[in-house]
Amino acid sequence: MRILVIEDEPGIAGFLKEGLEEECFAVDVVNNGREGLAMALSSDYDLLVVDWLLPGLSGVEICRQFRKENAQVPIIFLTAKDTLDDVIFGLESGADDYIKKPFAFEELLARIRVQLRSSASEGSLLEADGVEMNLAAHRVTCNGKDVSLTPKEFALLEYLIHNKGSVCTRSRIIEHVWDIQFDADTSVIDVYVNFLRKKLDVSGCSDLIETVRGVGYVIRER
Amino acid sequence: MRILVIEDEPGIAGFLKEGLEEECFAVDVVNNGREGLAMALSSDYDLLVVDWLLPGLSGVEICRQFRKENAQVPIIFLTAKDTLDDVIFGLESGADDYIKKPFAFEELLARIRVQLRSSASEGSLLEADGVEMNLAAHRVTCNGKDVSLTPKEFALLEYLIHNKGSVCTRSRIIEHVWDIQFDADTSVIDVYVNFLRKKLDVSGCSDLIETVRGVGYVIRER
DNA sequence: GTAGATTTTAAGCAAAATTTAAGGTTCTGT
DNA sequence: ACAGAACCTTAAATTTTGCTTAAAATCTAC
Repeated sequence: MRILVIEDEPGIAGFLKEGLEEECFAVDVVNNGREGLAMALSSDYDLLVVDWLLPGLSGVEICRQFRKENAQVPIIFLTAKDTLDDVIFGLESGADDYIKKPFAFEELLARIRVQLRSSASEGSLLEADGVEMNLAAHRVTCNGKDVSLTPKEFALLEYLIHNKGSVCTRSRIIEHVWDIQFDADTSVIDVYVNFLRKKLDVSGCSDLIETVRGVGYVIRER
Repeated sequence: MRILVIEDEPGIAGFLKEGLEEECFAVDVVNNGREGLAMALSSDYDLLVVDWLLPGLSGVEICRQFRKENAQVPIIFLTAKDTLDDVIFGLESGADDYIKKPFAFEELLARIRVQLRSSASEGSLLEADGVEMNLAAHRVTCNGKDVSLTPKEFALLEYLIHNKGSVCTRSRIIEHVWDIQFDADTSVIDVYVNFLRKKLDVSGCSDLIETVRGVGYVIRER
C-alpha cells in the first residue's frame, strides 16, 4: 500500500513516514502543495494524507484539483483549526476524512485503515499455496513450518501474495516495495526473489513465485 | 471500564452517558457512525454500545469493520426494528448481544455486565509463557518467582503481553507506554527492552520478548 | 537537601539487512 | 546454431538497525 504525505513541518512529516513504514506502507513525503499535487496525480497512490495549511497550494486546492482527475483514492486531511466550518469545507472539497492536530498516531492509523478497508481487508491473514502470512504477528509459515524473513523479503512476498493471480511488473514492485521512482538499472528484485525462493524451497514450497519473462513475477492461484 | 456509545439521538445518548457514569463506567459518546468507528478502533474500550440506525455508517458496517481489527471487545447493539432477521444479521456481523428499543436501563446494564464478565475476569491477570502479571497488585512473577519492575518496565511489559501475538511497532510503543507523540529519534525503547530481558532472564524466562527487525517487538503465543 | 532509585541520552560495537557487481545460465528470435 | 537479452546466483561492500554500557538528568522519599 502506497501513501503520499503532503506536509511541510519536517518533524511531523518524519514521524509520519517512520510510523507508517513500520506499519508496512510505502510512504512518500512532499513538503509543499504544488509538488504534492503533481506527485499525487502522476503516481499510483492508495491514499493521500494532506496537511491543511501548506506553502504553495492549500489543502483545499489540492483536494479540488485532485478530485477532478481521480475520484477513487481516499484523502485524509490534517487540520490545526478544528472549527466545524473548516471541516465541512474540507469534506466538501473532496476529502474523505480529517483529523485534528495534535493527533495520536493510532487514531490516524485507524482512520487510514477505515479508508483502505476494501483493499485492506487482508488485515490479518494472507495465504497462497501452503504459504501463510500473518501480518499482525509478522510471521510466515510454509506448510506449517516457520520461515524467517527480513523486512524487505516480507514486504515483497506480501506484495506478491496480495496480487495473487496477476503479474506484478518490475516497475510496480520497485515502486511499491522499494518506494523508488526511477531506477531501471538495478537487480535488487532478482536478488530478493532469489532470497525468497531459497527460503521457501527449504520448507518445501518451491515454484511458488513464477517468472514472467520480460514482465515480472507472479504467484498463481491454484 | 471504558464504554463507547455510538448513538445519534441526543436524548438516548445523554441518558445512557449519565446512567452508565453513575455506575462508574467511563463513557464516551459519538453521534455518527464514521467517527464512532474511528474512535472505537483508535482507543482502548472495554465495550461498545452501538445504535443500529446511524448517519454516516450503519451499525452493521461498524461491527464488520471493527471486528476485522478487534475480535475481543464485546459489542451490544440497540435496535428499533425487532424482526428476527435483523437480529441474526446483526449477530452475524460480529455483535455479541442486542437490545430492543425502547428498553429499560436496568436491562441494558444487565447485558453489559454479562458481556464484561468474561473479559473482566481475565482483565486483571495477564499471562505469557511463564510470566504472570497481576495488574491490580502491580506484581509480576516469572515461573513463580517474583520479579521487581520499575513503573516503566511494568508498563512496557504490560503493553507487550496485552498485545501478545501481534507485533508492537516502535511508534505504537512510544505512543502507548511513553505517551509521546512525535519523537522518532530516541533509543529508550531499546534500553527498556534490554532492562526487561535482563530481569526476566535471571528468573529463567529468556527469549520472551522477540525482536522484529525494522518493525518492533513481539511476545509470541505458544 | 541529599541519597537512592528511576529514567533518559549518547556512543561504540556487533550483527543483520540491503545493495552492488560480476559471471553464469537460460531463453528468444533469427 | 548464434547473438543478445533477460534472468539467476553468488559473494563482497555498504548501510542500517539494534544491543549494550556508562554516565547524565530527573524524580522521590526521607
